[in-house]
Amino acid sequence: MTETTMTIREMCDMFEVTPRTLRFYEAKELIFPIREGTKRLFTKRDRARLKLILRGKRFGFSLEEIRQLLDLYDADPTQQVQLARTYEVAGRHLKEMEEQRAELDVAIAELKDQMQWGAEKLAEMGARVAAE
Amino acid sequence: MTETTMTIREMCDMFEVTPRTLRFYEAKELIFPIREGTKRLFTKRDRARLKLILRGKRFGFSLEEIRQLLDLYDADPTQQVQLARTYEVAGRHLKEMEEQRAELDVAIAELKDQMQWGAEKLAEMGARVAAE
DNA sequence: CGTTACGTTTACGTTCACGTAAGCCTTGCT
DNA sequence: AGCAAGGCTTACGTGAACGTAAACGTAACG
Repeated sequence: MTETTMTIREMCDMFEVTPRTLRFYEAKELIFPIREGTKRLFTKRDRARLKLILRGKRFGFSLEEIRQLLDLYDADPTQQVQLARTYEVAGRHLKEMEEQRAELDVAIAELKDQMQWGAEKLAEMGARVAAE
Repeated sequence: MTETTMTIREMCDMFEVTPRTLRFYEAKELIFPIREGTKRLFTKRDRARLKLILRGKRFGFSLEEIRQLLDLYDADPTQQVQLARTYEVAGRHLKEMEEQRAELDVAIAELKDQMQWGAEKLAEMGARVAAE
């Protein structure tokens, strides 16, 4: 298996974060880079997790909430009890995200409405709007 | 017109926030309660804005970003230049929100996938999952 | 062999979004 | 008149999520 690891700088460039951020996430046990001597090497798993972390942040989740979600994506499938708990947590998160989606739809519709109204006002005043 | 104003406590009960939060939002010029003597009275406009503020927060926007968005919802329709600028800002926000929705759809799909996988693992182990 | 580039730890600083406590005013009972 | 409830200002405190500076290690390059 191509254990294609990356240095901290490569990670930073790829995800547009600072080294501090990656070290901070490691300290918070969100990612687990391996050590070559003293230096960190980030694995494919770390990249997958980081992607989910950044996504979660955009949705307004805290790092602690994200940590719980992350556990779902590589839960030990042999630990029945732990898996069941994780499954339940995931269910709550799913519900939350679906609610957020519904709310987002409303917000988008309202914003479009507002913009439509604005466009009309501007038209009345004889302005040209890039109406694409 | 029924200028149906509310006290700070009524607002807090209605929106599940603390007085501190409302005063803080006023200081940040997100809402503009009128004063009866020294006390704040919150208008319908304040309620509409607060609703949008809380929604924005759930989407991960900062209060400063939200403030810009809010201006859109009661822009002065006689100020053409200002309206045009606001319209443009709104366009960017709309794009951002649509991107967020797309991302959210992906996240939801992935999470469902993960849960499906988890459910199967649990089934293999002979556990019963509330499959509602 | 010096120095430049890249990485590390440790630790204090900062911004955002409020929480919390102290002290003061009015308003409405009783 | 007394006083409790509710609101106000001022100001310091707090947790999350990093930023930033200092001091050090080491690996490669000219």
